[in-house]
Amino acid sequence: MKSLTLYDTMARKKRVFEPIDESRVTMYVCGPTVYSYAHIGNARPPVVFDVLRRVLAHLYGESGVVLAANITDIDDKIMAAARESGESIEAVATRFARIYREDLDALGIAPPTLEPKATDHIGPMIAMMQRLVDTGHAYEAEGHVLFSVKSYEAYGALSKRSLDDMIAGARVEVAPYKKDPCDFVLWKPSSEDEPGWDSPWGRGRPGWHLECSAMCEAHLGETIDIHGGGIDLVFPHHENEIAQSTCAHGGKTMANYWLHNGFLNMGSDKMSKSLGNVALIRDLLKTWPGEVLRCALLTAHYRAPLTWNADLLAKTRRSLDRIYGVLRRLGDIEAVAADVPEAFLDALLDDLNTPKAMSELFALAGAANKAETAEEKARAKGELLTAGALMGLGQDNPDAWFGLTGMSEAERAEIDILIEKRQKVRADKDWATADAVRDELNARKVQVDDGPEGSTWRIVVE
RNA sequence: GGCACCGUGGCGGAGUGGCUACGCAGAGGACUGCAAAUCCUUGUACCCCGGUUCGAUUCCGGGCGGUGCCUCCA
Repeated sequence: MKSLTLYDTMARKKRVFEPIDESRVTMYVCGPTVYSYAHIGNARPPVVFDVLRRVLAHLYGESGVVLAANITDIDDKIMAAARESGESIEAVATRFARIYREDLDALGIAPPTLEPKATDHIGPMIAMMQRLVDTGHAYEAEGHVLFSVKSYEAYGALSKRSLDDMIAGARVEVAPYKKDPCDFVLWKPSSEDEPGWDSPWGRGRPGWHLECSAMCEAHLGETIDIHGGGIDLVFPHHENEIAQSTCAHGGKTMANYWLHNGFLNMGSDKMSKSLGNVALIRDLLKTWPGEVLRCALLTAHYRAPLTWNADLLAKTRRSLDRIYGVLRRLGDIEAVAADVPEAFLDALLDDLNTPKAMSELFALAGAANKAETAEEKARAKGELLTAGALMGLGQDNPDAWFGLTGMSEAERAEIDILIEKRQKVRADKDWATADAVRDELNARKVQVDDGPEGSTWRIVVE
């Protein structure tokens, strides 16, 4: 079997991937806090790790890969959103979790194998905290439970920061009950009107970092193969997860490979609500097919920063037109099942080099265009579809892609009549009338493509 | 201030110590009544200055420019 190479943030280099158990490859990706609509930046990790999941499934089998992606459904931001809208916290979390799922569906991202919710795991969190307190890695202070950073020597290994650096660079006022400025909250007390759960340290709610450690342990075990997320999570979130899990598990490694995707920028500015340049997935889907968003997110290597703008989407759309154009042309050809083409697979196996893989995809498309015999076409189509499936591209119905299925029967009939009329006058070499009919079609955004075996048409999108 | 990352042709974006990335856009050609699609061809590309080397966009050092993180952020 070919080997997969992944860039491990902990080692700061590419490493050959070797799972602990080939029959059960485990991957945990930090999911969203569901308090609002997701923006396109939020979609990058799910898309990237969806591709990784497909690659792993190709190598180890569909049932050999377990992906857990959590939903954080208790958090101060959710509480604030609930207060604002007058809904219950549960209602806000449930609603936005559903919306999140719908958005990801549109981007061709299958639901994770497991989707644990924080509020369903309060027990495991308390158990983990108890272990940490018992072993001297955590302490109670004024209703809080805090992790003692000094108790874990390797703290900072992932982000390559020393405690001294962190203290020197601290910009935030330190809570007086902390023994050390870098200690972080595992559990915080809840007031009467705040949601809370009973614990040995009083009624309260969990800190963000603890959730992931506890859920990861509960579903995937003490040591997992791959832990992923956005690069912004390296510090403090993943650093803290490592500290909690490692100390709770007697020093066992939490994850063998740490993967982080680069950030998405909006032009020259960071995407943020205060700048008003947030591109919500929901809004983008009104203009663009989900596959355009997905493909656009994969145009750059996952670790590289990606600048998001309308131009990128338009270009991506044109690129995909090329793939779907081939598939449409081969519409009547039955695809022959094919192995994933080697060059394409090699690109993905090299730390998910999706831009390289896409260039191979275009090479396959070119080959399919040039295929002459029925056998060649059938094989080319098979290869293109098989390769595309690994990235989640080109799997849609080509007619649907070109807008043919999105209109009413009546509209289609009208267009067919015009096409027929034009065919007739073209046969009579009445070019003036033929062009007039074409103008009429163009006005309806219909592009006519004349071929040796008659004309086809498609909807053009600007 | 600390840590990390990046600087490739009009745009996006891979990659490599010497050989076409690729896509979009542009130019020329084939095909076509004309378009479109497709195919073929095409463009002084690798931030600057040193160094290593037979040879550097690719390695090393310095500079300039840009970005991210530094405890709510994918």
